[in-house]
Amino acid sequence: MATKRKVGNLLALAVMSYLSQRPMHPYELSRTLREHGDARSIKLNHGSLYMVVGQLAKAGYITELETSRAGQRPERTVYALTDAGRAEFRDWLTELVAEPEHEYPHFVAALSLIAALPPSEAVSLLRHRLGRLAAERAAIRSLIGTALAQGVPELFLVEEEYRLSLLAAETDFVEELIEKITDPQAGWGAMWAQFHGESGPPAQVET
Amino acid sequence: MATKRKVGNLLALAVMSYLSQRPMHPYELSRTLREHGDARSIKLNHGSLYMVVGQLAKAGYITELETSRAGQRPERTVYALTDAGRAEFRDWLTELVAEPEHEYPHFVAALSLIAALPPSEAVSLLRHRLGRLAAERAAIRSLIGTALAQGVPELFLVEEEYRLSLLAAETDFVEELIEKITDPQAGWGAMWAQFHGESGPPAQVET
DNA sequence: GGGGTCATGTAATAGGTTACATGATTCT
DNA sequence: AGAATCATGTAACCTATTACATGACCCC
Repeated sequence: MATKRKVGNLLALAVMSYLSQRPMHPYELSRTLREHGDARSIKLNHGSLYMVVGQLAKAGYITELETSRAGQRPERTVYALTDAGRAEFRDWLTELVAEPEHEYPHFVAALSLIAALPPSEAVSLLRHRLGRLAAERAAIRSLIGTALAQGVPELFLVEEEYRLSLLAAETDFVEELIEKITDPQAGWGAMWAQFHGESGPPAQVET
Repeated sequence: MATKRKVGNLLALAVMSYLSQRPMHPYELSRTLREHGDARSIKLNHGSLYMVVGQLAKAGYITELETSRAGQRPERTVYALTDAGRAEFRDWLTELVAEPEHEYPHFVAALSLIAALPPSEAVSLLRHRLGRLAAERAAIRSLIGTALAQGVPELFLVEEEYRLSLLAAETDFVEELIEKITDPQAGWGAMWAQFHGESGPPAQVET
């Protein structure tokens, strides 16, 4: 399990990645992550970043390089990646690419409990979801399009393309699920509706 | 954002779902969640369950029904869902089904940083991943098969079918990604390898 | 009858998020 | 000049995970 790592937050991976190119101070990391769009892939919030930097320093993966001050701004502590950090970075990234992990997406949880809703309502919620999925896909396509137009190599957009693939698959799945529920012949509506005392949703099913 | 909920942990949703059928005490919830297989969809660990139950009680979504003791075992506190809890449950589940949320799967993070690995290594890791994905798909198919054989209605397996869909999409995506990297004509190998001082011109990035 | 594992829960610790603070720069 | 935003970080508060406790039952 990934919990064996001294620092488990994925933000730490991004930090090490950036520091492997040049030393930076935390705020610069934060800004760069946001600008570079990595914050879409790795949850970033201001407080966590300082926490993670502290953890990395304590673990010996990064080291305080210098503490400069420009004008009267607060001190900026610049950090650099150590050799141990470089090793940890490679090892971790390697594992993340090679080994799928069991995760808990929200929609999986929702599906596991969806039988608690009356089937007709479930169907209308799923239809609503289809609309949202389409919007999200359009947004990502446009994001990719403008990035490509600005000359960003596709290599740096693979994570967005991956998201697109997942969204497409989810869309198909939801459409099929709606079918399965509402099919007048073999649909689950009848059996399902009985849990909830709904009258007859599909063709005609009661008692 | 879902963080506006008084209790944000998805485990709480499962707890409310079970309590909507009959009152239970925490340990019974824990056991039922594991047996029923919901622990594959919603992260469960012992300590968190008691925490969540406490939070739900404080929020007024569940209430302490009785405190019985059988034999000399520790006291078991039985909880029941309140009306507020029933409302919260429906509202939350409704939202989860209807509205996709932005999430941060590990593989997205990995992809966003994959350019930090030399391309030949990335390819071999991705191939390794393909094997793991196949194994996971087989495991889920078998899980579904035995459940169906035992008479579980497909309705209660949709979350596993959803996982299967996602894994299939991911498999396709990874295969295409390998293609894009290794294609001798238009592949990314050349440009990518330059970041890393890898020698391989595009024509032979093969492992 | 001693060693596991089930049943049941509490407490200690670590992790993460939100809120707070404060000088500098820029906008109107 | 006052308002907003940037830049930079600390501290307080919640949440979540791990570790600890302890009596009962079950196996051999």
